[in-house]
Amino acid sequence: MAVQASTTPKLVNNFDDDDDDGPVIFKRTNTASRQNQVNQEVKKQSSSTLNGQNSNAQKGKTPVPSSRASPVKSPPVSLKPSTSSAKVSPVRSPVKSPLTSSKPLSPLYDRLKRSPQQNASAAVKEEVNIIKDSNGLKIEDEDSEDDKPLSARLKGNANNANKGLITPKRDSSPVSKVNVKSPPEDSDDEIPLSSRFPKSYGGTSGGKPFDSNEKKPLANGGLIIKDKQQKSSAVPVKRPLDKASSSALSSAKKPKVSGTSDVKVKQVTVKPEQKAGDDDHIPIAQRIKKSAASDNKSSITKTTKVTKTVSTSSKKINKKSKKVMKNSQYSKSTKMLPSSGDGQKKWTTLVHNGVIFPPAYTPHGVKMLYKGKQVELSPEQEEVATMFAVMLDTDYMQKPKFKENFWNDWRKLLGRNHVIQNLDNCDFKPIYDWHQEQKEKKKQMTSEEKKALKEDKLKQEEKYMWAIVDGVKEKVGNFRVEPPALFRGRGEHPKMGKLKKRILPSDITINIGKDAPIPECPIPGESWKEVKHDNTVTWLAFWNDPINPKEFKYVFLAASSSLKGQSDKEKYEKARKLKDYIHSIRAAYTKDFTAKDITRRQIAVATYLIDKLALRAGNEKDDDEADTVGCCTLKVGNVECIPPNKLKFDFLGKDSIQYVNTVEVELPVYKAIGQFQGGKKQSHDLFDKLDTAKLNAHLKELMPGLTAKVFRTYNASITLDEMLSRGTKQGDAAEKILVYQHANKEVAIICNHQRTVSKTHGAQMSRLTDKIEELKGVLKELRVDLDRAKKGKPPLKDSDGKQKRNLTPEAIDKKIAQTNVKIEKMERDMKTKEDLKTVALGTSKINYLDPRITVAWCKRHEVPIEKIFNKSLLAKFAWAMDVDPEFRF
DNA sequence: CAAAAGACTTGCACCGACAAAA
DNA sequence: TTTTGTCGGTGCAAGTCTTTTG
Repeated sequence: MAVQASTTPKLVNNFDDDDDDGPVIFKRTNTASRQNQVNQEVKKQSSSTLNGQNSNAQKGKTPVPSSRASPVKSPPVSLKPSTSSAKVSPVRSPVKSPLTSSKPLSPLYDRLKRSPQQNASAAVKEEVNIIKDSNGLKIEDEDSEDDKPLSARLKGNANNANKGLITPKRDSSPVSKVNVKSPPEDSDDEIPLSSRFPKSYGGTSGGKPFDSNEKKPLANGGLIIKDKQQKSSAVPVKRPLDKASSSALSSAKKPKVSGTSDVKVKQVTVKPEQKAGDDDHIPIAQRIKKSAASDNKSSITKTTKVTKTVSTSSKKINKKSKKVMKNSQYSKSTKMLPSSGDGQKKWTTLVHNGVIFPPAYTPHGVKMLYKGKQVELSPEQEEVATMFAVMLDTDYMQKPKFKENFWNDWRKLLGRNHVIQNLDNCDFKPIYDWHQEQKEKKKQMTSEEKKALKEDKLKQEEKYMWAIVDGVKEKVGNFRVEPPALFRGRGEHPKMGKLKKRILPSDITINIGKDAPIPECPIPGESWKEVKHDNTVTWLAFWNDPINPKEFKYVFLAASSSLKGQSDKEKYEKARKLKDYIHSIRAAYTKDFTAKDITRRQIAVATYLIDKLALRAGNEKDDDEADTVGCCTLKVGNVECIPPNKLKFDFLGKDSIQYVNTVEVELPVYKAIGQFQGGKKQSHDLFDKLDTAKLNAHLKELMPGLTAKVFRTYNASITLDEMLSRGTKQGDAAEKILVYQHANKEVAIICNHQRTVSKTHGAQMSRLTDKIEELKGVLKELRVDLDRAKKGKPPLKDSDGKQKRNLTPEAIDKKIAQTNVKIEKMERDMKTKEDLKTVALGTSKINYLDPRITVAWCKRHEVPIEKIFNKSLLAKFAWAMDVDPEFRF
């Protein structure tokens, strides 16, 4: 529950404005981008795109509403408006900032189309909680958090500004336009990177999109549908996060100092005033943009909050009860409770059933060929041969490294004297064909058979799916041990193709509560490697990665668990805290762009890049890993200086995803990069005096608990918050959802979240093009008919030679208008589809956007949260559902 | 202090179920 | 009905960052 919801909806009003901005643009062009990926064969497809029209509603499930509102609330309260209004700020212009670059032009962008899909879904889990036990001490509420921050946050104001971060993107276009402006200022710091966004929406709205299909009159009727349902169902009970932690958060160990201090500090220093005047000082960076700021809302708005709480308490019930368990724990727990500080204790009681292993290999007996002749293989040899055969239609087959690694490992199983002496003379086709057949058979099964199979599997796995943590039943994440396979590294991984051997119970270490029964080993005659009772960690089990024996594979609770939810919340709280420090941090690094000490200068420039471009920290990597880089590991050759002050980045980042982006930077940065490159080879480290440890150590001096990745979270969330508050206009839910999607897209672009273009993308596009052409033909015909009708002549025959109905010029006019609208909409849809073909929206939604921003926005604008968050996201973000509608990041 | 260990988050592809379109 | 396209969920690789070791 939590949800409760009620939130009052308020009216919207807001903003209106926006506008402006013009130019900005983001776009990515990527094209080339990912190179490396392997793709696989053809089978899959996927594509995606946004829009789905129809959205939701359908889907089978019923939606649950979650938070949102209950009917009751509805009346908009006026309060809010104030807020909104404030923000709006008229001014703004896009901003760009000096730094920012902007991206190229591509104005095209289009607005996204309609709604997303997401559907309703709803119910989140239900699960249950049941469980018993005591111990729990848990505190309830989660809300706590809000507390503090609020005050703080609000004040801020949001605002404006933007700094411009640059949008990354890849673009090809080198230049970008930037507009620099420098302006006025205010500060803005907080602004997100992109802040700017094109107005597209505006347009859209007006235009209106919708229609497309059927029309549903406004999507939800103007009134939101409230969701009918109860929301409650949704979230289970879970234990509340401990508040303690939240507040404390972060800093693990050393509590004291930092902790406290932080808080205070921030308040003092930062925020408030800064905004106002300070800006100036602000580094250049910030300066930029926007102007104005505006917003404010704060005070007023705030008041509202209250309400929500409720839910939790009720839910809670729980605990106590049940059975088994150990009493002992109780005691313990109790003690701990107080803990707040407990530092690292993650749980008091932990019960689970261990992990489930993949079935033993069953030989199929299909003979592969060697030099055209059938070869006899032992089951072990056949198993590995099959792993390879199954991948015959993937791009890995084009990689010599993959084959070489496979051959080396397989040969060990074959033995030196085996008939098979080399891979080139092997023909795995028979096994491949057999496998395809199996797949086909499976596909052909009737739905009853499939269902039975599924139920069977569920029955076998059920016991492993849940764990009881401090008396609360929680879902386990990955309780299935990874089956043996050939390692599929991404990019040019040196170990691709190696055999990932089967994991046995004797490879697994179990972590469980002291008083909980030790899970029985599922494989007779074997036993766990070790059983630990470490409550300072959250893993339930782990084994060493067969490819990299020094690394581990852990079994954790699912994302919907409170343990994960709690740390997720702490992550966002830390990012929000950065908001209070960002101003001075930017001022500090700007000042250091010209520091005499080279290490200091490198730290400044690296921090700048991490902040502006949302680059990852970039830890050092071993030679036996794919050659990818992050900020600290950028090579001289990854950055090209383009006079007078642009930098072109081109490197392979995480997962070997290419990052290409040309941005305009401040002159001191441009010069510093040139210096760092001086006298080095292309393959040398750009930041030779730096590594992530040094960088993070420095960041921690600026703000307790600050590390490089916090900037990504911060910039992503602040961008969403800003774009939503500036871009949401009055209108129906579908239009608002477009605004959300547009913001989501900008964040994905900033973070460089990509996906491969679906195999059928080209076909889909040409199909759309054909349709548009067809409509254009209709249009032409209508125009002719219109002309004739005006002259009193009957329409021409249609393509089939049949006489068309005689219509009045007015009727034809109307038809023409309708057709035009249809064409425009299709063109918009197409553009959106093209635009998003390489953009992955999910990653940022799952990992970077504070869900409270989304939930609060949904409450404020009466958009059902289910339209934005699917069932698993609702479960994962249960902790954020009762946020105050006025919450601002 | 640097390297190794260890713990946890992030990220893309695949896959299957379910719809929508043909 | 068949095909095409979405979408949620899973799988597991690949990062980040912290803690421990030597």
